[in-house]
Parts: sequence; C-alpha cells; structure tokens
Amino acid sequence: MASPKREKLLEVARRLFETEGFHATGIDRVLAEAGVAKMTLYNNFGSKDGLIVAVLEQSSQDMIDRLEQTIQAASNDPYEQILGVFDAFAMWFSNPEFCGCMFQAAVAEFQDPNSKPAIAARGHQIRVAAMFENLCTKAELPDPKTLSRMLGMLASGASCTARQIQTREPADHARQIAEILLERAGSTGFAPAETEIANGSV
Amino acid sequence: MASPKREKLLEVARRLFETEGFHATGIDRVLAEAGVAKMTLYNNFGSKDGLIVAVLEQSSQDMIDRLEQTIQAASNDPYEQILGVFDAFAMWFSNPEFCGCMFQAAVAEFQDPNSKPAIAARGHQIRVAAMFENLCTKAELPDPKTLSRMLGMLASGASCTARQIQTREPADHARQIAEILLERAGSTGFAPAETEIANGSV
DNA sequence: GAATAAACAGAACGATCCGTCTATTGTATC
DNA sequence: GATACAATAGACGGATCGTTCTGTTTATTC
Repeated sequence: MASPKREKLLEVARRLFETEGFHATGIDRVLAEAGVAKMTLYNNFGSKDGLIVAVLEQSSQDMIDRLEQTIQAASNDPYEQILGVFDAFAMWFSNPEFCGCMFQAAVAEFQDPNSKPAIAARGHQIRVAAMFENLCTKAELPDPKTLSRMLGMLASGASCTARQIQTREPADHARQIAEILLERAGSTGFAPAETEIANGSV
Repeated sequence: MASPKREKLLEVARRLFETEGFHATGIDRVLAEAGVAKMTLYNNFGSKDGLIVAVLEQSSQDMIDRLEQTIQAASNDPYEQILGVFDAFAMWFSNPEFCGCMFQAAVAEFQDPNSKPAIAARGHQIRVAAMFENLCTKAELPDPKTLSRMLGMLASGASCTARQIQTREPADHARQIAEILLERAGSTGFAPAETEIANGSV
C-alpha cells in the first residue's frame, strides 16, 4: 500500500501540479523527476486522472490535518479557533513558495463538474466548510450555517487574492472581516440584513 | 481592424475558453466552430496565446463597461453603487450559463506570472480594484485603499464560491458583508481592529 | 480584362500528449 | 542454482497539440 515509489510519485506530482498546473504537467515529466517507471504509475493509479485525484485527496487530508492541529494548538475557544484559521492562512501565504490553492486551480482546470478531479476538489471545499460550521456551532453562534458559508467565502477570496498579489495581506484582511462578522453575529445576528436582501432591493 | 471573421473568432473562443478552459480548448475546435481559416487566426492574433490575451482583454472591457453601466443606472450615491456591484454579481451568478470568472480561471491555468495571459488576467483584477477604490473615495469613506481591497477580496471569494455551488447566494452574502463593512467604516473605521492585528495576536 | 495582393481552406509538420506493450531486471521460493 | 513472479525501463502507438506551408480563390487597381 505505502510503497516508496508510490509516495515519491505523489510527492513529485503534487509539487508539479501545484507550481505548473494539471494540464500543463505531462506524465513523462512527473516520471522523469520521480525516477519511476511508467507502469508503476499506471499500476498504482490507473491513469493521470487517478494520480490527480490521489494528489488532491492527499493534499486535502494534509491541509485539514495541519489546519486543525494549528488552531487547536492556538486556543481552546472555538471563537478564537475560527480566527485562527485565518492566521494559519496568513502563514501559508507568507511562504514564498505559495502559489495558490490547489483546489481552486483544479476546479478551474476541470470544468466538467462530473469529472473525478472536479469532484475531489469540491470534496475539499465541503470539508473546509464543515469545519467552519462545526466551529460556529461549538461557539454557539447564531445561524452557524450562514455564518460558516460567509467564512468559507472569505477564505476562498483570501487565497484567490493572495495568489495574485503574493502577500499575506488578504489573510489579515479576511481575519479582520471575520472578527467583525463574529462580533456582529454574537450581538445582533444577521437576520435584519438578510431580510433586507430577501425583499429584493434590485 | 474590426473584421467580421476576427469578431467571430473572438466570440467563439470566448465561449469555449469560458466553458471548457484555455488549455482544454484546441485551436482546431475554435476554428471549426467559427468557420474560419487557420491562417486568419494567425494573421489576426499571431498565436493561441495572442487569441487568449485578446479574449481576456475584450471580456475585461465588456465586463467593466457593463458593471459601471449597471451601478450607475441603479443609483447616483457611490455608497449604494458599491453595494450595486454585488447585486450585479448576483444577477451574473443567477445566469444558468454562469461558469465562473474567466480571469480567475486564467490565473489558475497560466501559473507563470510572466506569461502574457497571466498578465492580462491580472490587469482585469487591477481595473476592478481601481473601480472599488474610486467608489470608496467618492463615497468619502475613510481608508479607501484598505476598504477597496477588502471589497475586491469579497468579490473574488463570491465568484469563486459561486462557481462551485452554482447559486447567487455568495453574491448576497458578499453584499451583506460589504454593507457591514461600509457601515462600520463610516462610523468607527478599521483602525482599532487593524491595530489589534498589528500587535500580533497569534 | 489582366495583374497584383490579400485572404482563404486545408494538408502537412514536428512535438507532445496519455496509455500500452515488450523485453529485462531483480527477488523470493523451492 | 533453477524457476516463478513482480516490478522495472523504455520503445512504441494513436491521437492531438500549436504552427507553418501550399495552393486556390477573392478582391482591387490599372
């Protein structure tokens, strides 16, 4: 299961897919840099798409594990943990090797929503959203569903913007906004504003 | 300059690039659907990258023109116009043919930041950011630079999320958040929260 | 109507894509 | 040491990529 050649393939493929894109990275390139036979790839993953899915799933697991580890190390308070997610993002963006969220790239490159890479990429976003919702619920914030969706959108916007301007600033801004949202949710909630929209102000 | 064949190429290429991606769309496919000779493409655009850049630039111009037109038709108040951007986004996302922001896709597909498509895509984001900053300044809001960056991040997050869940919800949520930000900027400004971050609360 | 230049359609090109096949190596078992 | 088996390397195949080249048609000017 955990063959060393398989791990090497995943590691190299992940790096190349991240830095150069999924379509732009040819299989031969991955094999050459990993020093692995072509048949090893096809025996382990079945196809290039299979390799891509495996990379996405492994990356998702890694990222979520590290995220939960980081925010749990930072605080026991779920309120603080929500903000901790954006601190973790800030650290992520600060890495000079940061080149954008791999899952956003996957969604962009595999436009067919039924393709396996697209499904795998959406799976990650669902897990992140579930994490936010779980934290909002634990923090006993009102309307955790809406709030967690807003937080997820903030996170997406931050990593999307960070890819372009290559600074941690978007994470800091997202954290500021999250702070305002949490504060506001704790006191008044979102009901008034939501009603205003629902009335259709267009 | 405005040859009909050239226009047809731009129209077809734009649609295919939007719905299937830049790398996934072959030149032959564009030519076949446009009913245009191959040399016409190379005479007009020089290369596939040239065509991509032309599509991005035309789309950017179109999108910004329509955006400004929409918000100016909605209100004269710059404060309301800022919120109008998100209403326009909501309408955009509501279109069943909506398949994500083309410029985000371009940034994802052309990872080399020096490639011409990547530069063209960044150009769009810069123009949108400038529009937000201009509106914030006209609304006489404090710290228009920070605020406009936050709004730009919200817009990115909204279109990024909308691509995945295929509803207008992200635009409505972004509008709600923008409303809160504007309200808050008008009264207290962001200085307190910003200081708190700057002190390093990790 | 003839001559010139541009625009046309489509074949042909080399490169690269993903995936398969074959021949060879190394390893474990008897 | 011989044999069975799995994993290897790398050639190979068909397809498609972006681009160039070759004739032919069309339009314009004298």
